[in-house]
Amino acid sequence: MPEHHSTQNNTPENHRVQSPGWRVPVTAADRVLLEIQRAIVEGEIAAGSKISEPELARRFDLSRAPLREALARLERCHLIERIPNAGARVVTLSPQGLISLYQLRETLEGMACRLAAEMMSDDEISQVQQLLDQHLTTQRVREGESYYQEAGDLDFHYRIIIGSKNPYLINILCDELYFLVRMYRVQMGMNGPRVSRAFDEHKAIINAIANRDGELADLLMRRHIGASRRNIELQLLQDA
Amino acid sequence: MPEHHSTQNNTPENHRVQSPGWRVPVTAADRVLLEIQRAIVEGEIAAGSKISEPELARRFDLSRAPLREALARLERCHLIERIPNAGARVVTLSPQGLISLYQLRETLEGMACRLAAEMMSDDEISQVQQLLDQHLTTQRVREGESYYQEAGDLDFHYRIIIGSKNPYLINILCDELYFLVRMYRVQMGMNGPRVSRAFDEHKAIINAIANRDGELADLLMRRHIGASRRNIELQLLQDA
DNA sequence: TTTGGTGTTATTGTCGACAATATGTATTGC
DNA sequence: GCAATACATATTGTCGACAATAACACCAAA
Repeated sequence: MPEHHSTQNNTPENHRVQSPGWRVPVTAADRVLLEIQRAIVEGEIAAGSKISEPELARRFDLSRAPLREALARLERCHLIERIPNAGARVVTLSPQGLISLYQLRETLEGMACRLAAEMMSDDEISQVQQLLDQHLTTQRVREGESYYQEAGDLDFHYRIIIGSKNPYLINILCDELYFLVRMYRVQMGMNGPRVSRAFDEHKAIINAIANRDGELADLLMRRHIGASRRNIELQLLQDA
Repeated sequence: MPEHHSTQNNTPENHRVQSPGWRVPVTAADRVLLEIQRAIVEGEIAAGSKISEPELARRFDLSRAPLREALARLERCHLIERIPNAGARVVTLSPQGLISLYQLRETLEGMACRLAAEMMSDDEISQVQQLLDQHLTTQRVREGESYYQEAGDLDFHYRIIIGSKNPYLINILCDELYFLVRMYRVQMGMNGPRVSRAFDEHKAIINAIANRDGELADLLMRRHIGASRRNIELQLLQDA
């Protein structure tokens, strides 16, 4: 039996929902992992730059042993790439990489919807609906602050992924792809007019799940992510 | 841009096709990783048993540092589960785990077929067709030896996954799920009458790809894997 | 007998130093 | 002037020992 949810601790600094399985950082490697993850996602450590183990060890004031443990996990979630005996580099963002990543998300989160439609309890579903209404109000208050919008969006997706009850699927989406998706969104400066449309799409998806219509939920989620990809893709082409 | 194929070295002991990206083991951690992977997949290290770092370090005659590196990668491909400050255990095989794993395979390899139908060159496709005919003859000669059959099957799937050209998809299927699938098949003692049917199904799939019919290839692959899952599931229930 | 606490033991996490490998630079030959 | 080689430097991989934590056994009290 696979681990229920995960072994990696990706507790976002802004807590959000205390989701099952997100381990609280206990070891030194855990803590430095969180810090480096944040730094890479937010571009503080530039995309494509070389990772120096001695430098990071000094910067975070610990030995190279826990640091290498953290690097191994960073590689696992595709934030860095390692070459034996040659070191590690932060990944570089590219249109091709974005397309590949979102292709995968479309398929996997579509699958999550299909499974969630038959696995989520009525209670879990109504909690998500409640969450959406809640986000709608707070989002109106914080108009323009894209941060809360992003947190809300990821929260919604997260719930449905968990709702699929498939531990391997959950692991891939929440542990391995989560941070890379965030990195693209943050560094492409996601905001724009998609905010309100996303809420309607979320509503439609959870409604399909509430009606136990897995096929429809799958389709809607694919569209939703596809639209999100085109949105980022646009930004990426404008910058270049 | 993500690594073209992988960073993990999962060169099976019986070489097979020299696939792009499968790194030859260069470091000590690489070598011990391969040995432990084989030992776990073949049940030499029993499923569910506890992993002792000092014991394994003695057994393979190296320090705990490269061993821990190997353990981190074993966790990545779901062969072991680690708990902080408490150690690691080999995964236990269960019907529920098998279903979750194959659900994911159906979706992902279906996606691979859809992408392969538009990404693979005519040359790559004909190579796979050639490979199938080749497997058919060698399989007749080695009737009953399920090992070559398994290698041939995995080879076929491998080619199509690579053909999708999506590095994240390739990484998940070939690096993270590959060994766990093998573990289920080996420890459930896969043989049975599915051998010949699998070849026909493989033929149909590659034909659909050759016709650039991604939808059909997707459907056929899902069926193919679904049948394979039911086959293993049967064995698993018989044993229990 | 069972339960709670305590001490012991073993395992994991972390550290600093050494060895092996790759990167960059200077030098030599053409 | 350019290419290839050899050297110097820095970085990664590995080692053995120590510190921190958890598992286990033992003992005491109810």
